[in-house]
Amino acid sequence: MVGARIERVELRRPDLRSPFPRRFAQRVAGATTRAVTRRAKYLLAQLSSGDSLLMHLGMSGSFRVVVAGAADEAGAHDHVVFHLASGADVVFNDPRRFGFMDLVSASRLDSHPSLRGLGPEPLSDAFDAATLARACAGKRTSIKAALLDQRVVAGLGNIYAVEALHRAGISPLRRASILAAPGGAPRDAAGRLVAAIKQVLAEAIDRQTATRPSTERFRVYDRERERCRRRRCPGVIRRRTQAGRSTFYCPVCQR
DNA sequence: ATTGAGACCTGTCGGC
DNA sequence: TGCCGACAGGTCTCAA
Repeated sequence: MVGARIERVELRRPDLRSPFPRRFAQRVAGATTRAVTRRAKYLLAQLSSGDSLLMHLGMSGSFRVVVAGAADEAGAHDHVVFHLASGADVVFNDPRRFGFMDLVSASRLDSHPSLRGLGPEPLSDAFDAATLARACAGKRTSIKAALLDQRVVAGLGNIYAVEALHRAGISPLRRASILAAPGGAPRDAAGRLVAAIKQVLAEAIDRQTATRPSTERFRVYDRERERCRRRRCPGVIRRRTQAGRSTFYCPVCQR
């Protein structure tokens, strides 16, 4: 989309997770996309009009690019179509409609409700052990719940939170505040957790470009009652609910 | 203020 | 074979 002019926007329904903003299609039409970036799980398309298109894929959202007028253009759950001047159509599809789009003027981006208060990007240098420890200080909730809190670190979802905790050898049931306790066990938990988060995310991103079978993707997620994949660990993966989401962990090697 | 539970939505899956 | 309920995810809203 970068450099492309958006000639027309087709809204095939009035809302996703929430209604589209007023005159959404009209405000986007005619603009050229200057850049496409990301913040947390949000996509941002900077438009020549001065507005930014703020988008979230929710659970099931996806974009695909098709030749204008192609036979498969209007499928089920195709909710938004960006018709580009180049002759390509960019189609947003989202069966569960947990996705979201908004239009925000550049000056108000930082204060937008969805972006304001977001924690550091996990893959940036700004996300380090000290930062994580500080964010967890005094929290009485579990480490797992803290990792899902986008104010602590932006962009971790349930699966990668669970995977990162396993790699770091930290039980998801522990209180978040132990990460802040200098002498608190386990030793340097914050440092190990930060490293594990970066590793898990980097590998996940790599895997998308390296097309390979989706087997053995996860070490704990969705593996209840299966053997722990850590070397020589005799543990069996358990499942329980935390903050309304499924947590998977090894009771032997995660402490 | 912090925390947790419930709602939203629909494709998929297990059980009957 | 077909139906039905449970479940998954991310984020927001509401209540404790």
